[in-house]
Amino acid sequence: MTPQTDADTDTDTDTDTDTDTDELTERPRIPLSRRRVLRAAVGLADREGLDALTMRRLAQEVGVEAMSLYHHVANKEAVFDGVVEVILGEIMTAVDGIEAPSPEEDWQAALRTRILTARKVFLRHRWAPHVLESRSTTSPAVIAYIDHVVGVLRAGGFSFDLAHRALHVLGSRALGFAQELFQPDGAQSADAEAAVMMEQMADRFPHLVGMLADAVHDDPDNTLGFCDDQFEFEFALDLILEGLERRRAAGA
Amino acid sequence: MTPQTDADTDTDTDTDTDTDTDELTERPRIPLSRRRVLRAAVGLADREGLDALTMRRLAQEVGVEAMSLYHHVANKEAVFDGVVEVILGEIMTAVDGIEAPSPEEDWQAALRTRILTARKVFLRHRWAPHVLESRSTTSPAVIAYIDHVVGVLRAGGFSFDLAHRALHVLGSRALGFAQELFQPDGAQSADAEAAVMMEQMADRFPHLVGMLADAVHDDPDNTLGFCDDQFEFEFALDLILEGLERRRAAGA
DNA sequence: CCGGGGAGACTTACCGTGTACGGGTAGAGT
DNA sequence: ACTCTACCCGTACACGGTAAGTCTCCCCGG
Repeated sequence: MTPQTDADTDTDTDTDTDTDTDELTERPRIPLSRRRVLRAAVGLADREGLDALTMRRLAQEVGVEAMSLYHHVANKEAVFDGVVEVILGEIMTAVDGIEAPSPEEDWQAALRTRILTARKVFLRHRWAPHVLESRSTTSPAVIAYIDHVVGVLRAGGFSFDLAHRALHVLGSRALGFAQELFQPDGAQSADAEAAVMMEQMADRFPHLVGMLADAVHDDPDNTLGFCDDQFEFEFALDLILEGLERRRAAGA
Repeated sequence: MTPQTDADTDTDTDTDTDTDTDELTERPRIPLSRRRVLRAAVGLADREGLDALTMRRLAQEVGVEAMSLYHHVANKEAVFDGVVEVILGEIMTAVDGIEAPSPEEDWQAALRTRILTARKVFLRHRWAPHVLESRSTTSPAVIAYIDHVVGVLRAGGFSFDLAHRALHVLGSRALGFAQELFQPDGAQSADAEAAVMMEQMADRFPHLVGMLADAVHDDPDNTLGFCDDQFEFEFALDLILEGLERRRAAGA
C-alpha cells in the first residue's frame, strides 16, 4: 500500500520558529502552516478525544477544507507523526525548564526528575501514549529524547550496554508514561453495585476480589480508579531505578 | 448482550491451516459458530496483519458475506474482544500445561516461568499486544489471568497492597509482553547505509550512536533489531522480580 | 406427508473515512 | 496588467462498519 503520493513540495522544512500565528479576524489568507495544523490537531484531540481527530474535522478546526491539509502534511499518518513531534517538543521544553540534580552526582534523582516532568506532559494529553505506541516511532523527536536519557545514564556511570538494558526495563516509562491495562475503568462507582459484583466474582477471582477489598479499605473513595496514579508510577519507577543502580554498581 | 461463549475448554492445538481459497462446490452448511469466526480472525491477523482484519475480509475468510458475521458477534469491537479471549485462552492453557515451581516455596521462579510462558504465545501473535492495549480490557479473560498472577504473589507471601503494586510495576509484562518503543524497525539492515546514517546522526544523538556502535560490536549481525529480544525481556523481568522480593521481605 | 417457523445467510444501502484529481483564486514579480 | 505559482476548494472514489429487509433452507408439529 502507501501509494507514496509524495508530490507535495518540500518547501516546508519544519523547525520553523513560528514568529506569530495570530488568529486575526475574518481577514483572508493566513498561510496555514504545517505547524498550525499540528497544533490544531493536538488541541482537537485534547478537547474531543482521539477519534474526533479526522481530516475533515481537523480542517474545519483550522477553517479550511479537508483536502487543503494535504498541502502541509502528506497524509494522516504524517499528522500523527507530527503530533508526536509536538508532544515530544513539549516534553523537551518542560525538561529543559526544570533544574534537576546533575547526573554526575546523582543520576537517579536526575533521571527521576526528568521522567516525572515528562509524565506531566502526558497527563495533559491522555491520548498521546496511544499515538506514540502506535507509531513505529523512530521519529527524530523520540530519538532525541531517548538520547537525552542515555546521556543521563552515561553521566551516571552506566556502560552503553547497561544503558541500553535500562531503556528496555524502563520501557515507555522512560518517556514518562506507562500504558496500564486497567486504565479507563471510569464508570463503576456505585458502591452498592460494586459490592454486588464483588460478591459475584468472589469465587471466580478470589485473589483479585481480596485485593480490591483491601484497596477499598485503604481508600474508600476511589473504588476502581485506584490504578496508575502518581503513587503507583513513582513506586514502579523507584523500584526500577534502584534495581538499575544495583546492576551498575555491580558491573563496571 | 453478553453472548458469552464461556464454555472455553478448547485446547487449541489446531494446525488447521485449511487453505480454503475458493471452494465453489456446494458445502453442507457448516454452522459457522462464533468460535469459528474468532479463530478465523486470529488466523487472518497472524497471516496478513491486523489491518487486514476487516469485516468483509474476515467474512470471506470463513466463506460468508460480511453481514452474516453479525449473527455471531455484535460488532467489530466484539471481534477484538473475542480475539483477546482466544489469545488469553491460549495463554491459560499454555500456563496450565507447564509445571512450575510452587509459588509457596519460590514465588519468583513460579511467576517467572508463567510470564515467560505467556510471552511465547504473544510471540506467535505479534499483533496481539496492540489489540490488548487498545481494549479497555476489563474482559473476564484478562481478569482471570491477572487473578492468577495475584494468586501466585499471595502464595509467595505478598500483602494485597504489595501485590497490587507489583502488578503496576510489571505492567503489561505481567501478561507476558512489553510494548517496546522501537519494536518494528525491521527494514534497516544494509550495513553501509546504517554506517552512513550513524555518521549523520553522530552529532545530533551522540549517546545513542555510541550505544548502537557498542551493541553492534557485541552482535555484528543484528544491527537495529537488537531490541526486545528474549534476553532483554528476561533482564527486565528479573530486575523487577528482585526489586519486588526486596520490598516484600522488608514489608511483612 | 406437508406446511409453517425461524435461524442463519444474502442483498442492498447509508454514511463516514482517507485521499486522488482538476479547476479556481489571490498575491507577487516582471 | 499579466502571468506565475502557491495555495485552496469541490467533487469523486474506494473502502470501512453496519442498519434493514429478503431469501433459503431445515426442522418440527399437524
